[in-house]
Parts: sequence; structure tokens; C-alpha cells
Amino acid sequence: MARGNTRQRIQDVALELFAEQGYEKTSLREIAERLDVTKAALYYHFKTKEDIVISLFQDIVRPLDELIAWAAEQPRTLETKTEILRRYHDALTRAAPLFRFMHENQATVRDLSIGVDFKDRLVRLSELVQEPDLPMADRVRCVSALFTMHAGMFFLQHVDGDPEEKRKAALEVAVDLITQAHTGHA
Amino acid sequence: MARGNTRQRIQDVALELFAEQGYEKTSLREIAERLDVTKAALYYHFKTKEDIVISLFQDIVRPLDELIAWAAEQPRTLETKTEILRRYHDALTRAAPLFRFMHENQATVRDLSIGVDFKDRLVRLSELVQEPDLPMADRVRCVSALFTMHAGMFFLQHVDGDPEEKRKAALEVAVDLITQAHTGHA
Amino acid sequence: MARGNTRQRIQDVALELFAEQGYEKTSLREIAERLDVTKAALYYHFKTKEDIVISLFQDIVRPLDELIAWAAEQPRTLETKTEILRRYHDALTRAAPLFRFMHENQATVRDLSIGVDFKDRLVRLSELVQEPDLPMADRVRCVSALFTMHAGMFFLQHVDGDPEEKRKAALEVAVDLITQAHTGHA
Amino acid sequence: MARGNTRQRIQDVALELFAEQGYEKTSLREIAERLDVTKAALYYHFKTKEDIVISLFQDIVRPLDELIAWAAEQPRTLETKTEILRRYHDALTRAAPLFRFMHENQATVRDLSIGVDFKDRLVRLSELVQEPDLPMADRVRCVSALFTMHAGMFFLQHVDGDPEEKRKAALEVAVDLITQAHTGHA
DNA sequence: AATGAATGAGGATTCATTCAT
DNA sequence: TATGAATGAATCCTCATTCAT
Repeated sequence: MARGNTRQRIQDVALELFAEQGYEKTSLREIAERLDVTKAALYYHFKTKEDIVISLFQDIVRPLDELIAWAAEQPRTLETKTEILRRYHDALTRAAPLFRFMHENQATVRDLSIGVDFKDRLVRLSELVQEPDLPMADRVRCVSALFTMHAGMFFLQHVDGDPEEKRKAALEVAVDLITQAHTGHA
Repeated sequence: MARGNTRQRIQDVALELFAEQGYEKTSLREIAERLDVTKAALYYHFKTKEDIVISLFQDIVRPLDELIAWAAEQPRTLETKTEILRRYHDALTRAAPLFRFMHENQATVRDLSIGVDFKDRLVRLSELVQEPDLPMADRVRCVSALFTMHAGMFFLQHVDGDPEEKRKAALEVAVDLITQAHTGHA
Repeated sequence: MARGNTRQRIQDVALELFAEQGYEKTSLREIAERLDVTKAALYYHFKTKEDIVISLFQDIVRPLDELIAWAAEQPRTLETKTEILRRYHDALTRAAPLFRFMHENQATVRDLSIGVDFKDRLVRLSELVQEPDLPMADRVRCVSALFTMHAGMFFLQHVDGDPEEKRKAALEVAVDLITQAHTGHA
Repeated sequence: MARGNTRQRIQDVALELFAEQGYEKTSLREIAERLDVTKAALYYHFKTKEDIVISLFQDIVRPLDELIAWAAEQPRTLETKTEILRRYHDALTRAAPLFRFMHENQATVRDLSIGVDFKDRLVRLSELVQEPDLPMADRVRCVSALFTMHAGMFFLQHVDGDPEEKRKAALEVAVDLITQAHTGHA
């Protein structure tokens, strides 16, 4: 009946449920039931529950790695930094559910083996929009720029307004923040 | 053996473990073992596991409510807003582990009955540092100001530097953000 | 505050709850809460949970024993038998909740130490309304007479009609049954 | 190891234990141990403990429903009523342990979701052996007829005599009772 | 005459995982 | 490419009971 797309369908449903209810509160039974297969079927495609999450992370980590690699080769100009934010914003938008899952399940993700990897990348990324020897406040601005976009995606849900507009505004503020950090805002 | 402090001790250990490992991954058995009491003893003091968390939240919600009440009565000047941030920063610092728990277990907290309450308060607080009819970017700044302090407490752990200094810098940036929002930063 | 009547109050509440929900599904916590005392208070008055039931049974067993003793001394006439039924009917009416409890919790009562006693008394009573060497059908009639009154109290709840009238009718039928058994109904 | 008969085996053992010790005093651990499987295995076959009982009831409810349906279509003659009793007697005999369980665990069965259903059927059945507008005593006779057979199966255990003979006698008395009710026994 | 604090044993249930087919 | 059947370990929670005060 279902062809070779089962693996993909598992990932889709899993992500949906993980994002919605959290990792621990989503059981393999639940995933299987939604797909109308048995739990055992899941094990044909993934070695463990954690394996499913890991596979999901690939989708997020690869673009992130590419972004980091690209950024590392650019001159550290304001334009580059702006472009980094723009691209991160893009990744965020495209993989929104996954980021949401990450964001809301940090305690879980933290000891999920890939948790560390992800955090490292965020740190790395925040470094790439910083300047060495920046005053602390400006370093905070750079980190905050990243977080502002996260906030723009998740917390701003609870604030009224057009989602698209809110995301754009978040990007704008983020860019503003690194600009200030970059120029040593008088 | 142990006197009337058991309830408090449960809360302490619970908070510690919840913050460290997450809510779901902390079992009552674990809490009980650390305290060298039986699981049943926990149930003498708290009706359910959720009840323990709820009791913890009281410590956070009360100061927050006081802050909100106070803020609602002040004139909406920049000084007031700055003071709100300062006080929130204080609350954050004092109840750091609890905020950390909240921050890292959002998926869990969300459907923990008090989850909604807490989020509502954050929304309310972000409104109190905003101006009505602000352009979206400035509204994002206000929300971001709050989040920056969160980031200052949790994500910045992974950035080197003196914790005290980082927190102060976070507050500074937050104040800066609402200042920009307030003055309609030319 | 409460004086020497606590013991009695415990029995009252316990009987009420036992009859309503069954013995196992009624916890001492529940009883204590209803009385607004602690569980420990129950243990001041009764050694165990079973002890509470046992104490309740006294109220039923004593009248029954008196009835049996009285019956054993009477001539085995139809009048006597009728009077036995009448008196049993009385006991049943007076201690309705307790009989209801017994009736609906036989599995529990059975291994409750006094369970056997009670059953023995019923058997004894059924013998007292029989004649030795009666054909089996007539012996069934005698047992059935007893059960008819039980049915009259409990199952007939679910049949419409005035309770008083139903109970009287049950007694009437019961008397009829032993009359048939006594006279060897042609 | 064991093939497709596990579900059936669970039902068998469960019924045996439920009838012997009562529903609440029979734990799933006990059932599992008797079958030499784990508790979890029970949950593969039944969603809850209650589900096991429900499944058992199917065996009793179906024949009962058929009997009721059949009876509803017959003319309300004495022959029909007699046949109803006879068939009920059959059902009772065949599913004796189940009826015994029901009989002795009424308090439990009552709020077991199917409890109501079963009682409704008994009421319905008692109506089918009655005549409309019968005097109360005769209505009691009809109910008593049903109960006599129950008594014949359970209470009469404690009376000596051949079980087969006792059951037959119970049926005989029951028939007698509805005959009296039917003919308006002068 | 009663409470506050606790225990130990056990309850039903759920979970991720396995493996023969 | 899956399923049916099962396991072992853990979960939260409840209960009757105890005892020092």
C-alpha cells in the first residue's frame, strides 16, 4: 500500500507531535497510530526514538553548517553579518516547527546527544556576527539578535498582528542590534 | 526525625532536579531518594507531581503579579519602563533556577495548568513596557527586551565572561531597546 | 469540640459509604475527610478497617441471633414460620443499608472473617422455616422466601411503585412461599 | 511461544479469579503470574482492567439480548413465560461463574459502565414475564422467580443436595411463581 | 481524644524496545 | 516492508497502617 515514503511520513508526524506536545509526552504508540502502522514498523526505519529526532535535526543542522561555513569565508563586514541574520531568518522560517520543538524542549534536547551540537552551532553563529574584543553589552546585542528572531517566531504567536509582518519586524530589529554592535553605537 | 521543614526540602530538591534534568525526566522516586524519604512521603505534602511544580510557581508568580500591579499604576514614562525592566531583572536573578526550568521546559509547562497563567503575565508585562499603536518593530523591541534578559541568564552561560557582568549587560541592552521603542528612535 | 460520639459517627459515615460505593472502593481517607478528622483518629477508635465493618455487623448479627434463638424454641408451626419471616422482614427494613452492603459486597464480605458467620445464620434461618425431609422444591421455596425479601429491598428499587408497598408485597409473597412449602401444596 | 489463544486464556483466568476473590481483590499481577506472562502482556490484549470484565460480559449479554428479542416477539402466554425462565435458567447454568461474579460483586459491577446495561436487561426480562397492571404481589412473584434461580445457583451451594437437582428445583419453583402470577392465583 | 508525618507494599498503567514470522 | 506478541523497567499514585507527640 504505502510505498517507500514511510520513513518520510514518520518524520513528518513525529515532528508535528514533538512540536505540539513535547518529546517525552509523545509516545511511539501515538506516532504509529497516526500513521496507521504498528510500533514495530517504526523500528524498521529507525533504531530508536532518539534516532527519529536525530534524523529530524539533520534538516536543520545541514543548512546551519552551510551557513556557518559560508559566513566563515566572508569578510567580517556589516553586510556579511546582515546577510547571516537574513539567512538564519530564512532557515528559521522554513524549519519553523523544528525550531519550535528545539526551543520548547531545551531540557530534553540538551541531553539528546545532538543537543550539544546544536547549541555549539548557535554559539558559533553568534560569534560570527560579533567582533572580537567587543564590550560585553555589544556581545549581548549579537546574541540577542539571534534570540529576537526566535522570539519573533514563537513568543510573538501570543501577540496579535500578521505573522509575516511580525517575522519581518523581528529580522529588522535583529539587524538593528548587530548594526549597533558593529558600529559601536555612539 | 526531620521536623516541619520537609515540605520546603521537597521543593528545593524538586526545583534543583527539574531545572537540571527537566520535569518529565525527573521521577518522584529520584526526588524521594535524594531526600531519603519514601515516595509516599511526597504525597503527604503534595497531592500530585504537578502540585509540586505549582507550588514552586507561586514563588515566581507572586512577585510578578506585584510588579504588574505596581507598573499598572505608574505613569507610562520611560523611567517607569526602565524600572520595570530593572525589577524584572531582579526577579529573574533571584529565582534563576525556576526561570531556567520554565525556559527550558516550555513544552511541558505549557499544559501544566499554570503554564497559561505564566505566559499571560509575560504578555501583560511586555504590554506595560510598550506604547499603544507602536510600529511593529518597536513592539518587537519591547518583547525582545524581556527575552534579552532571559537570554542573558541562560544562553549566555555558554559564553565566557563574568556572570554578574553578563547579566548587567543584558539589562543594559534591554533598557536600550525599550528606550528606542519609547522615543521612536530616529 | 466533638464529644464521645465520634465512634458512632465513624460507623454512620462508614456504613453510608460502604453501602454506596462498596467496601474496597471506600478508603479510610474518604471516611476521615467526610468527618473532618484525620485518618489516625479512626485508628484511635478502631484497630483496622475490617474492625469497622465488624462493628457494623454487630448491629445485624445480634437481632438475627435473637431471632434464631427465639425461633428455635417455638413449635414448628406455620404461624411460627410466618412470624420468623415477619421479624426478619423487620430486621431487614431497620438495617436496610447494612443489608444492602452485605448483599452487594458478598465477594468481599465472604473473606471478612464475619462473612462466614453471617452466611451461617442465613442458612440456619432457612432451616428454621423448613421442615426436615421436605422435597427439594419446597426447600428451595423456603430459601427463596428469604431471598424474595432481599430482592424486595434491593432489586425492586429499580421497579416503580411505592417502596413501602413493595416491601409489604415481598413479605406477602415470602409468607406464601413458606405456606406452600409447609402444607405440601397440592 | 503461546499462539493466538492468549487473549482467551486471559479471559479464562480472569473470570476464575474474579469469581473467586472478587474484582478489586484480583490484581493484574496475579492474573499475569497465573498465565506466566508479564502484566504488560495483558495490556497488549486489553486496554484496561475494566476492559477485561467488559469482554467477559459480552458472553453473557449477547445470549440475554437474544432471549429478550425472542421473548418480545412471542405471545404473552404462560407457555412463553415458562420458556423464558427455562432459557434464562440455561444461560445461568452455562455461564455460572460469570453470573456468580456479577451476583457477588454488585457494588463493583454497578459502576463498571456495563453494570447499568446488565441491570436494565434483568429489569426488561422481569417485565416480559409479567402482565401489565398486575397487583404488586404478583409483580414481586415475577421478579422473585428470576431471583430464585440465582439463589438456586449461588446460595444453595451452602445447602446440601445434588447441585443438578437443586437447580432443577429452583427452575420448578420459578415456573410455579410466574404461573401463580399469570393465573391470578385464587 | 486526636494529629502530623511518615512508611511499605502494592495498585494500574505506559513506555521503548525486541524478535520471530 | 512490515506485524503480532511480548517483555522489563519504570511511571504516578493510593492504601492501610504506625507512632511519637
